Amino acid sequence: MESRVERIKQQLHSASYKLTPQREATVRVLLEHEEDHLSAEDVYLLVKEKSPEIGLATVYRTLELLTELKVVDKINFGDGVSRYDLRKEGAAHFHHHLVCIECGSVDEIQEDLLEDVEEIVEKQWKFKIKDHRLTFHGICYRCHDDDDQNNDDAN
Amino acid sequence: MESRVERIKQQLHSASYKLTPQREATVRVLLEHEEDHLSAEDVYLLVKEKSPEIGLATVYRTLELLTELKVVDKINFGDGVSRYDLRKEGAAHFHHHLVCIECGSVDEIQEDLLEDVEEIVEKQWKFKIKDHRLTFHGICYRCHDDDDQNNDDAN
DNA sequence: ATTAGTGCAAATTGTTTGCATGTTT
DNA sequence: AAACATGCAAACAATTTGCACTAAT
Repeated sequence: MESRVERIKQQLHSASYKLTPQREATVRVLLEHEEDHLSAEDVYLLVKEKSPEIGLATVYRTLELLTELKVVDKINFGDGVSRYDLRKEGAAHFHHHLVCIECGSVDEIQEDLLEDVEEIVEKQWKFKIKDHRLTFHGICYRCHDDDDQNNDDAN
Repeated sequence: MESRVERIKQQLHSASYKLTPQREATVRVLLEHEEDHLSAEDVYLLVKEKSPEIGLATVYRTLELLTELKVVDKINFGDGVSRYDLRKEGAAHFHHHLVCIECGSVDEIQEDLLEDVEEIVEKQWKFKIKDHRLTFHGICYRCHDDDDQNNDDAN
């Protein structure tokens, strides 16, 4: 974990930015919530717990910076807010998402399932792919089981 | 085209909504710009050309309604605005998009390239897929050709 | 008459910006 | 002191809402 911070620090430096205390606090929150899909506001509140002086604008600026450096990906699931998702280290491509329309959960698929599809797209549409976004909307395994077994809170 | 309007009218009726003149004007604009990815504001301005009395709020409400009825899909390419994309009639799944990071163009792929991927996701993640969003970011064939042949405006 | 739908303006929300202040070299 | 970074408040932009009015059954 420390090394993760260290490596992000390198990335910032090589783009001639500094890892200020505020930026570090923000990065740490992102690392501690790697599984989540936090909005800027979410990040702000979490950072504030440990570093109460931080301003929302700084969080926005930091997230923008990290997006630019491809440390995080800015995503949008259709509710009004942008969410920020830490890239797995060394991940060639952005992971996929499963959004449950029942419970709102968002799970991640790390495996790259698009290799074949991308080959087709590159060839047939002559499109040089740099990145992708793939999100499935549906019913997650948790809600699915609920449907079958117990209908406790069905209404 | 007329029949398209007619069928959307049916859909509205069966959900007990009416096809008011404002709604019809909005639907017609969407039909006339099927290839585009219009924002609410875009739609508003286009509708206004023919029906100057219409209000922006009505356009928003109509687009929301059409989204709910799955006549259109609300999409978001990461710039700050929602865009509205008419579903192809009878399309089982939402089409895919190619967003060019050079020229900003957005092309559509109507073919469903995800059948195999979806089978894997449904089986391995026990996730019942209802819909998907797939967008590739990269260089479109137009900008690609530019790179190879003439570097007129390369800087 | 009742209900659904509209237009306008005001309100709300997420995000960005200007600027005076603080920090680091 | 120069350059960069921060916090705050104000500005902004997209979208939503309240409400008086209209249209249609």
